[in-house]
Amino acid sequence: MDSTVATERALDAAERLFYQRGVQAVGMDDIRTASGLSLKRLYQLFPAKERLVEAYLERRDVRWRQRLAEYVEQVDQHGHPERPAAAEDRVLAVFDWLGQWFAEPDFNGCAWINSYGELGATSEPIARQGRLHKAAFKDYLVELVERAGLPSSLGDHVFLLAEGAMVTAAITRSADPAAQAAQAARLLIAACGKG
Amino acid sequence: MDSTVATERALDAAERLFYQRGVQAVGMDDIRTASGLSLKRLYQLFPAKERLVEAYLERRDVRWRQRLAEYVEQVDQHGHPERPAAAEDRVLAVFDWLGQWFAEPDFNGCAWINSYGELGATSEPIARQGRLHKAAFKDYLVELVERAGLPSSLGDHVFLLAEGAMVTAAITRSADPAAQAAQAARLLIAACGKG
DNA sequence: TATCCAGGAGAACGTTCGTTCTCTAGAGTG
DNA sequence: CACTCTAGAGAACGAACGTTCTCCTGGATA
Repeated sequence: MDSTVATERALDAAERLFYQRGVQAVGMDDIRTASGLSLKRLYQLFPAKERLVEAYLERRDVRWRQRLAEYVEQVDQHGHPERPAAAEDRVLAVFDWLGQWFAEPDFNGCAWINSYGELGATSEPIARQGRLHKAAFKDYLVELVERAGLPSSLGDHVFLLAEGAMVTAAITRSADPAAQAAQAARLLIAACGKG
Repeated sequence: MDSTVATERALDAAERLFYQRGVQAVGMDDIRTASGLSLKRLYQLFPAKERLVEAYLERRDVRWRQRLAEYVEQVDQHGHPERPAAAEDRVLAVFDWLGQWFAEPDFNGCAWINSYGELGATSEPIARQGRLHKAAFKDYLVELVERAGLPSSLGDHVFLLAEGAMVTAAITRSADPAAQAAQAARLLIAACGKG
């Protein structure tokens, strides 16, 4: 089997299991069973479990932010062509997307927040993945906000709302926080216009 | 040694170690060393590690919310007696308190969010502690908001900002999110007045 | 003083788990 | 066909850890 497809299968299994059960609750044997790869192959591709966790978070980061960006860009087309205020709608679309994500049956919170809570104090590489992902997500939000002609401090606020919504959706097992955060964001955007 | 003081020592050690390093990174042997209690005594008081974790979260919940409430109530005295709008200041005081907490040298994020990320998928009792704590914290915020004559939906928003600030302060190792969340809360409060 | 027993120190047990090793089969190559 | 190399299956190893057990000390009691 090709090395790249083996890597993909390993990461598929890792993502499914790590995200669902947590990193420490999943053994390399579980990864082997779920991926269909031998332990030998797994350790060829990832010399230690920690590397596999890192790679899982890294690939998920790319995909997660890509899916979000794709959804947000759809707003430009689907949206309201008669109204030119779509730049603000792009910011709000982030919360729509979060709400859909929270409602997925296998939603289990934010992978990076969870991993950070589990291993951030122990593993610097994993803590780093969390920092990188959150920084990238925040940069993206700030970009959306600034493109709408709104002050970049609003980017900080929207980011905090999104993070709070993720954590709360996970702990309460509800998608409501996305709508609540969206409402708060709407108020903050409106306040910018009036301020 | 009295049983109640032994319990307290066990919980002191548990809180220090679990909060700092994470639950799974701390063994019962570490708790024994840090507490000075024998394993026999520890298992008399807490028949399993999970019970100790539960008790740690439970005691921390009481103390955490008590300290917050005490700080918030100080605002009434210290605050601005000439201005009757102190009810809103109580809401904002929450973020001052969070900022001080974030700046503590041993701050390591929210104990319940961390524990939930680590064990929420595995241990229902621990997931429950997270839900209970967050519900109590949110109820408290809603109470503050309503006592200020503000709409209870603002309580949801303030809660999400606080949660987002906690997570972000932990991952970025910075106290800034508290001030950012406070600013957002101020804007939201002002928007209520103007709306 | 003899007896009893709670409690301490820490060894021991059984399991889990990350990682490595062994053995074997099969595919490619002269 | 012989030879070699890769890779799979899974046993094995060593460490960590939750939990229990053993042994012993020291104080309380009759």
